[in-house]
Amino acid sequence: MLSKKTKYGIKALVYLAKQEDRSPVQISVISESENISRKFLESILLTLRKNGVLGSKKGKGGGYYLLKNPKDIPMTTVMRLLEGPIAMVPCVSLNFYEKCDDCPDENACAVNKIMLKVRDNTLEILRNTSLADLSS
Amino acid sequence: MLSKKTKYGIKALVYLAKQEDRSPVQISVISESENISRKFLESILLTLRKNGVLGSKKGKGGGYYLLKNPKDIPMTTVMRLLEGPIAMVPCVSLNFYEKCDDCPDENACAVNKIMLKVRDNTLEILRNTSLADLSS
DNA sequence: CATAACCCTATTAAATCGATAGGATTAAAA
DNA sequence: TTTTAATCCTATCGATTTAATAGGGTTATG
Repeated sequence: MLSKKTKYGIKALVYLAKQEDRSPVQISVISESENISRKFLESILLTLRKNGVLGSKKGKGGGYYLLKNPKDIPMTTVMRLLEGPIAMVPCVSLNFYEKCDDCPDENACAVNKIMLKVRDNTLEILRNTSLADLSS
Repeated sequence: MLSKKTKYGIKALVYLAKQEDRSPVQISVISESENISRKFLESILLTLRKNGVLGSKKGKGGGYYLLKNPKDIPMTTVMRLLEGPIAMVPCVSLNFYEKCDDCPDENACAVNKIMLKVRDNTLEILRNTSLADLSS
């Protein structure tokens, strides 16, 4: 299940991508438009900023804005930052790989087998979908 | 993230599918072979039995066994029983549909859009993968 | 210099997860 | 008929995660 953090993050990013210019948008403007708790959204935008997706401007007239062209922000990036691993099990994860302690042989593991297929496919979709694709 | 419940359930089902005959296999045999907590596995097999995937035999010489040919058990069935919805958001779920309270228009929602694509793809894979495919 | 905005940390309530406990019931075997 | 080996069932528990809230600190603009 997708966390609300990710869900809200995507909505906020799409909101920002839809702005013609890149002038800062206040948190409260986004939170009201998208029905998101203001404080919760604040923490989400903060992580997106700390990870190079958003820029921010402090003080009066401040807010958040995209640092790149929406078409250059693939959904893999967004998902990994907000949701974490794309794979459903760590043993098939590219960026968050971890061996299962219960499983003696990954290559013989049925869970690994099926989840690898699912991951490959999901990855392909997310990689080929940018923020721009979701904003049109 | 895939729950251990589902992970263990798949492993147990594959174990049963690999038996040549359909004679009952004890919980403890599976739990030891697959490194699964006995009691936890017990509850998992119970739900699989209650939902028509497994049969059981009580008393001495009892255990669990598959009710159908492994090739007739698609992974969609297994996933839905153990993990729940295949979709990452309820608003794109076929079997567990629910409207988002925050979202005024599903068709205009970016989260809906991307998650629908992911679901379609995942569904396709799980539908076309049977227990038999994982047991070979 | 007042104000409007982001920045940051800590806390909390609720839900979920993984596991465990402890017996009740049933059926085969002795 | 009694023992034994197995499933059946309900309840509980500790740990973790999630979503949200609180409360102030810091910074830049007008």
